[in-house]
Amino acid sequence: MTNEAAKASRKSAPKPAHRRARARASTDLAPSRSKLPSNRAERAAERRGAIIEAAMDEFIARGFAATRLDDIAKRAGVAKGTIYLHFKDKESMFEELIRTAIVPLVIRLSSTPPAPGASVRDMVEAFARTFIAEVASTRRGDLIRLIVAEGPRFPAVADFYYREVITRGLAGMRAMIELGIARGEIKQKKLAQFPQILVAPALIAVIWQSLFSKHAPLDAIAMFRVHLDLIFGERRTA
Amino acid sequence: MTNEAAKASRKSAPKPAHRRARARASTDLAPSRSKLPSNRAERAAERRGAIIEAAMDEFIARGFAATRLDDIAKRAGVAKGTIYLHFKDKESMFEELIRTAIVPLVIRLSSTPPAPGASVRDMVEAFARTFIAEVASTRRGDLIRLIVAEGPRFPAVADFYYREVITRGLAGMRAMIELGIARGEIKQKKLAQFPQILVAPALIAVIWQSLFSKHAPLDAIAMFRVHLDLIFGERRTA
Amino acid sequence: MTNEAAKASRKSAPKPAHRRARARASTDLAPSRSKLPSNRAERAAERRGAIIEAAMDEFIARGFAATRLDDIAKRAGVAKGTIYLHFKDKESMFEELIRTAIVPLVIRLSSTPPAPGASVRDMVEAFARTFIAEVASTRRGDLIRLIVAEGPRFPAVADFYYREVITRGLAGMRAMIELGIARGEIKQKKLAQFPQILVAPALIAVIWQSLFSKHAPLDAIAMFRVHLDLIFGERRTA
Amino acid sequence: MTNEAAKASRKSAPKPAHRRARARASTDLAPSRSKLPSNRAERAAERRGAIIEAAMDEFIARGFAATRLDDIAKRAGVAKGTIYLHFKDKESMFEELIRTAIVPLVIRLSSTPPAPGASVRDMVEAFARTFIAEVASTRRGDLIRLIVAEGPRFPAVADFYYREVITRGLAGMRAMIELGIARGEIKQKKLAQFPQILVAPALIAVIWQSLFSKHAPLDAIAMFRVHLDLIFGERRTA
DNA sequence: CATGAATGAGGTTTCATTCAT
DNA sequence: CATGAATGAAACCTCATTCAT
Repeated sequence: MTNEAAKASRKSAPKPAHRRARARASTDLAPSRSKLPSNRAERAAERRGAIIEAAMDEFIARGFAATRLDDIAKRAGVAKGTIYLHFKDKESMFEELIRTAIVPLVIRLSSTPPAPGASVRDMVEAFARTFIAEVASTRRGDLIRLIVAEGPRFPAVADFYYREVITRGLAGMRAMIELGIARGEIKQKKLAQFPQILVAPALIAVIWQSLFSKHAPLDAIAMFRVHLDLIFGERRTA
Repeated sequence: MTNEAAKASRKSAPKPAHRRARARASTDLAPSRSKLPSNRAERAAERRGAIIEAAMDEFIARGFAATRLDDIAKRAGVAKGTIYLHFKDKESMFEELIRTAIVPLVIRLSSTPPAPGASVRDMVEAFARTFIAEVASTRRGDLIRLIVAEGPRFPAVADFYYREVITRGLAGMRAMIELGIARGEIKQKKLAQFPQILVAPALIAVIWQSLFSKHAPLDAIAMFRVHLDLIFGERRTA
Repeated sequence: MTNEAAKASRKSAPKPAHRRARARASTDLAPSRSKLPSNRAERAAERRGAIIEAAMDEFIARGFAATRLDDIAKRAGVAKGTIYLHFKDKESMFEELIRTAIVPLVIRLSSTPPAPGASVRDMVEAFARTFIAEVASTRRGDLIRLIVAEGPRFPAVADFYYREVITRGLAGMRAMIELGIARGEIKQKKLAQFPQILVAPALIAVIWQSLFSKHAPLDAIAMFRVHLDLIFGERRTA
Repeated sequence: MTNEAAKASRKSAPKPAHRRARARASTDLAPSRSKLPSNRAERAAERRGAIIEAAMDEFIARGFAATRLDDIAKRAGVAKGTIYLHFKDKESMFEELIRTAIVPLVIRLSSTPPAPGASVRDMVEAFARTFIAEVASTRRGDLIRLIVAEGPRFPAVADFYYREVITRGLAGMRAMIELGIARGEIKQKKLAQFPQILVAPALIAVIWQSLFSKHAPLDAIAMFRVHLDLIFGERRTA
């Protein structure tokens, strides 16, 4: 008997997209003639997007090695050969994919509005809220688990992730911590040496979500607040 | 073209064992007859052990799907068919394997000597030291990453891990925290609701080790101490 | 050591077909577009046919279990994987195959021209002649032996054969016998209860052909005539 | 999906015999010492018998290629290696087996008591009764089907069967027919040229039993009587 | 550009046969 | 003699990749 669960989910997986909504109606004024090439490029980009979307789902669901290009193609609503018009092979598709997906994630997270008169704690908490809402409980969280899972086998992915996410993220956290220390909100000065501690519960939440949410739910935000209490001192009024 | 990295490491992988005989000095007086079954069983157990050992290495290095039974066999120094004398198929080998490996890990960690007159902080720190030394910086850490990676595809594994490690571990942590609160060492009473926070940096260390140790080393113990300072208050004398 | 005989014949087996193209003169006026699907479908049907043909030969020569898909592929002039584009697996290939092959056999036999003023004996004899010429001494006879051989292991095949061949055939024979009785050509009224008796020598001939033709030839038609003499009475003029 | 029926029956197949009843209590007067070697030979013969018995069952149930020595060993209650003490390999086991099983079958059938004042018809009918009772409705019938199935792949088996069964059987039938002709019981003189006709319905019965008994039962004896009526003329009193 | 039929290397699993115990 | 663990050659089947249409 083979993995029943895997088998079961394999069947239910491909939900072909079949050319999703030719979308926004090209508002440019160019004559209809010139629209053709435009449409071409547009369509190509759309297809590429559909492939990436589909591939993400499949890779998250099965991991790199167990994912079949056939399923990606079906789910994306394209032919198998079409994938090779956009990507060199399965491996570089995976790597490009991660890059493509990470960037908006980083943008999304690093663009938390600074909030003028806020305390550092509020800023960190706002950030955590965003992270938990937008990452931990969505497919983006699985993406992080995917990177943890496949990273060692894809140095390029690990490198990229380290460069784009880890260093930036830790730098941002460190800045926050130092600001907190400067403002007197944070007592523990050594925390600046290990900004990882600040985000540790967030990672825990991501992993818990993927693996154990069906065994026991985890209120990630409540957990994070307790964590912040440790760092900033208990809140006077809760 | 397949995974270049995988290909490269694949070659260096199989280090045949061929640790035959061991022929123990058989000084006992038992009749020669009784030696046969003993040796048989012993050899069988040895082989099974070698297979498990080899499989663990391969699965950690490549993940479930990308691991070849051929390589496991080579590394264990047995023929491919021999694997099937000990395990039903690749999948159940993987699951049994995780079980087999988790148990001693749990035992190792849960048997930290209670240390009579120690403070809770000392106890937690001792535990963390053990964990970091025995898990985070060894192959056992990769095992945890493997479970995180494959868990969603192997519900049996996730279930087992949740039951044997997570619930037990969290219960233990919660007990510690409550003791700390009772003794006045820990101020934050809500921490008992989220024992995950206590171990979060340890998990961070495990993952960092697997993915980013070559990008930047992480002094897990120092990090953990800072974390403990947050929980127990900064140490008077460091 | 494996079956020597099988080994010997195994080598001579694969006679690749490579009957590509056929390139039909395409004199039609249809737009070039419509040719594509037509050619595609045609080619696919051709390939499927070649596989079935090859598989039939191999299965007849070695039986189900001992037949290798590799040999079928070689003989059909296709790659191993191509077989799986047409059939789910070896087993369903076998079953489909039997179905595919039985139908024309039934059609061939059931389409014996009624012959207006003929006696029942003449009709039966004509039928027997057809059967012996078109089945007993051709590969179709081996097909029947194959069904006898594998039937118990493939209930679906036995069911199909019973439904499509046995019941129809016996019904036809019974109708003949009853006509013979009505016309006074056949005396033995109980024969209608066992139409099997009518065809028994034909089956004997099929089996003899497969197994003992090299030990001693069997004049199936002469045998059948003697059998008919038993049923209809000896012929006045021979 | 693989052959469900085959899978199902595979599990239920091996019913270990485990040294069936050391049987008859060696009535010889020799001292207990000499019994040992005697027992040895006896035991060896017993084991060989058990293996043959088990092998027959398995080969009949699955055919040569699909039968596993493992199952034969289990069913016979011996170790796999033991089979190789009695037979060179799977193939020669199969051939020896057929020989071993055919001989008693021939003896059983050729030893029908001559019945002093009986008519030829009575003799033939008695023979048919025996055949149908002892062969067609027992495992021996399946043995014949097995020979039909595997014969082309085992020339040695086909040769042996032709020599030991077919020629003898046909010779016997021919003698009967000639006696019937001489006594005026049989009109059709040409029947002596094709004694196969005499036994054809018996073979039909054997095959029907194996393949279609579950679709529709066949009263082999009644059928045979109708067949005899064709040959000897309808019976005056039924 | 897009397709999807075709390929064939490679992976898992089975099983006849051997041989140390 | 008997055992059954071990072997490793095949067998079935999958799936990344190519390429004619």
